[in-house]
Amino acid sequence: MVYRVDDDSRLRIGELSRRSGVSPELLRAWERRYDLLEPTRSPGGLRLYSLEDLERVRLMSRHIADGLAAREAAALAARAPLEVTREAPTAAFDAAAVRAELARAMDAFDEPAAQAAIDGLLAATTLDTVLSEVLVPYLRELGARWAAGEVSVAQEHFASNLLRGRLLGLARGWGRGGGRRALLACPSGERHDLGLIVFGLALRARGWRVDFLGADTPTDSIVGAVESLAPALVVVSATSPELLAPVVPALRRLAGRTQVALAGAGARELDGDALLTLTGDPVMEADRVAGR
Amino acid sequence: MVYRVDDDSRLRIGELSRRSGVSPELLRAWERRYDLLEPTRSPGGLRLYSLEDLERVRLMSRHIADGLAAREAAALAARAPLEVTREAPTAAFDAAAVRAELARAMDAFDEPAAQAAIDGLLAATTLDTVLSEVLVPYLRELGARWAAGEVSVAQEHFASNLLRGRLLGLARGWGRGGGRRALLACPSGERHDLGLIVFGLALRARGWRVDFLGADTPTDSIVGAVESLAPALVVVSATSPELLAPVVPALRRLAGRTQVALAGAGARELDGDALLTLTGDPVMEADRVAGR
Amino acid sequence: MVYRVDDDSRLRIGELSRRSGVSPELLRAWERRYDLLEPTRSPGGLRLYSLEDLERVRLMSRHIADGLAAREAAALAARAPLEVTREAPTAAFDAAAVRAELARAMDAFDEPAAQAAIDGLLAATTLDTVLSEVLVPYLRELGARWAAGEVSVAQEHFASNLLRGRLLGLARGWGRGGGRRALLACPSGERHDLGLIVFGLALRARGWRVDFLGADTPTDSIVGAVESLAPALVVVSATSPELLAPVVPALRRLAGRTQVALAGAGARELDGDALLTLTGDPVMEADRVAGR
DNA sequence: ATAGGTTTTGTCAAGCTTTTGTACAT
DNA sequence: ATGTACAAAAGCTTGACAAAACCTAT
Repeated sequence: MVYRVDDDSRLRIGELSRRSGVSPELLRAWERRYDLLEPTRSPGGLRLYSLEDLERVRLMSRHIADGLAAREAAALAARAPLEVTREAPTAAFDAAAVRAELARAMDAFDEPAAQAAIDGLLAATTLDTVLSEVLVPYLRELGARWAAGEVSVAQEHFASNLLRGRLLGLARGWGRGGGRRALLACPSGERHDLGLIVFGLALRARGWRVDFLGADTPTDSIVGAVESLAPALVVVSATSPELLAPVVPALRRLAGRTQVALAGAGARELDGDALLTLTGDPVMEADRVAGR
Repeated sequence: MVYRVDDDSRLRIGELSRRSGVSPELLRAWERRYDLLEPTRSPGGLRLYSLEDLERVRLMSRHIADGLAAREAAALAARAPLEVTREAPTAAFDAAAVRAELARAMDAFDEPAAQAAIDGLLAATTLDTVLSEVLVPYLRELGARWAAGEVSVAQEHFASNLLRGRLLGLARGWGRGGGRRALLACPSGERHDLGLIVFGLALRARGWRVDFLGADTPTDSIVGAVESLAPALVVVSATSPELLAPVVPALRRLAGRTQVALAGAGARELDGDALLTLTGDPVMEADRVAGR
Repeated sequence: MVYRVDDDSRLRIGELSRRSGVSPELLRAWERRYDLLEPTRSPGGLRLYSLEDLERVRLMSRHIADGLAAREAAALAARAPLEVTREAPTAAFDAAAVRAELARAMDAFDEPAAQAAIDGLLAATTLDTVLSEVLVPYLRELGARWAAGEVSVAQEHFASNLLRGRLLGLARGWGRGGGRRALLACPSGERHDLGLIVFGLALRARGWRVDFLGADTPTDSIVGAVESLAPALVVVSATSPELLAPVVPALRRLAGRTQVALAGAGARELDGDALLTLTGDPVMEADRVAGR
């Protein structure tokens, strides 16, 4: 993960040399001959370099490695626009930082950066953590910012679609295998299926088999699928009670044969005598359900 | 090798020669005789070429290779409209192409490129496909090239470790859930565990739960683990029959309590009355085993 | 967990020295030369420091450890905004407790629990801390328990493979970047590569670029890789001197061209005139090496 | 292709200054 | 506690040098 850096640090030539792998003598020679750097000076006359200078030196070294002569490499490096970045020292795993980077990339429609952030996440930690510590909070935040008008519809769409693609990528094959079977769907009119996908992934990680009908599924289709697939669990998710209410009677009738749950923000107010209600963090809810 | 193109790099004649494969003397002769290039000069008089010049030289070489006389080739190359080539955008998903790119990156110790290739793969297709269409063939090929001396041990190690990291990353969480349990190990002396990991991943994708002991596990330990974990399936994998043979008696004794399989190239000749033999593509074998 | 700091506590210079690890003389020198701190005075003239001062000193020390000169470190530390309420550095996680939980999970072949423990760790603290406070001690302990027969080979294998997967996951991208290049390998016959991976991660966090050949690499291959990659540092690690000895002559020949180090328990007894010896905690050793 | 001269570039040395941790005297 | 001293480490400038890479002309 790459963070922007407060370019306050002033390095002396030895440190610049250590970080860049270029000897102090050579650094001075490059300055003298090509004006590659213009370090400020300490009161006593020692050179003080910025982190940008470090990047410049690295760039020059790379050009030399590419076969350019020193002078040409310097000319190129001197006028290149540099973005000072640094590997996070806390590279461990800082959920807030990653979330921020994800938000930045998404807002800027920077798809590669967003994908890279997710790639890095998946490499560094478990799927559960990615989902519950980063993606779910990010989605929540995105919703809030959208409601507050801080995010355009285009940005929201961009982010949703990118994440949907990624999550469905992770989901590939979740309908396979011998575990208990869960059927997931959003009712007619509901198009927010990301939370449901996250829930499905968490369930999958717990050994379940997932059948996903996705957004905007008519009641009849849900019932039909239950009949033909005979899942151990049916989850219907929506963001508002109005969308959920029309489905409830039919679900109640199913509840004899199989476990049925309502999920999402819309499930909050609907009581479930026979129906389970899952309104918390999708991963935690998956844990709860899987543990039964 | 991919070179940066963004720029007005000025190449000296040596570098132009390296990149074009045309000797410096000849380059100068072409300039003198046909005015093929008009390099700028450094303050000291050295020729400085642009990337466009490089393209021009390449074009001329191609024309010569096509049988044209030098003068005609030069005339053609001199007035041809040139586009400075950039890196080709990556194609959607061409298993062979990705495999080739993976091989290139690995051979060059280019970790980021190899990781990116795998990232792209995972985003583009299913894990099963990644494993059986790309990684397994790549590993097979790597082994063959290693045997033929085309790949150094260092390259083979580099590639193995990188892949092991990726595969174990994908494996995170495979020990969780309520599915049937498989215990995977290589016998003493066997250090090739990548095929076994691939098999485990395929099994996991089919809902199984995996306990992985990895390379070089003594017979006693396998038996002990079987006793404490009571798996539904035990798989022992090795590349040669000699390594597998000493374990067979103990495995036969286990075969009453649980399904036991021999896997890998070493399993070929050992028939198993009581023991299953898995010698094919790990993913297909996982399919077979999971289907029982 | 956030604690409010009662900024009433007044530390005398001795106590500040103990808590910060900086000698009283040096603290006074920093005050005089860089105005780093402005302690209040007791009636008798003794300096009285606040907890904020302590943080400032620690920050300065960290900058110095990062390679900055004292004056620049002081400038940075002096104007850094220090939060009055700050994260409790130690209360957030209890290294010993996590280590115990990790050991429990590993012994029980409980993969999800072990993964969760590591996830928690990574979220709670820096990679350096995770490595040096938990994983390295855990590995040491595991080795000791294995030697004492308290842990089966199966358990040891299970734990190693799980950790290897996590560490290599964190290692993703360590071959990228413009930093100085380090080549890491174990000699023929050596299969313990975890310590070396930890070292590589620590080096990476310090801006280096890592090429990893891993366990069981023949001498020729190491030499060949050095020639083609031209690293600034070569590290060869083994658990016993017998495994390391055969490689030493070849390494000595490399030592003219590049820095060469022996690492691991096996390096202890081998003297290195031309060779560096790294036998301590991998993270500390990385610190040392990176600082050269 | 070779010969003979020039440019470029990394490295080194000598002699002097600045910086900084530690020590000592008051 | 203060103030001064000191020595090691790290830098500075100037100048020089030699290997590598290029040049022109034959």
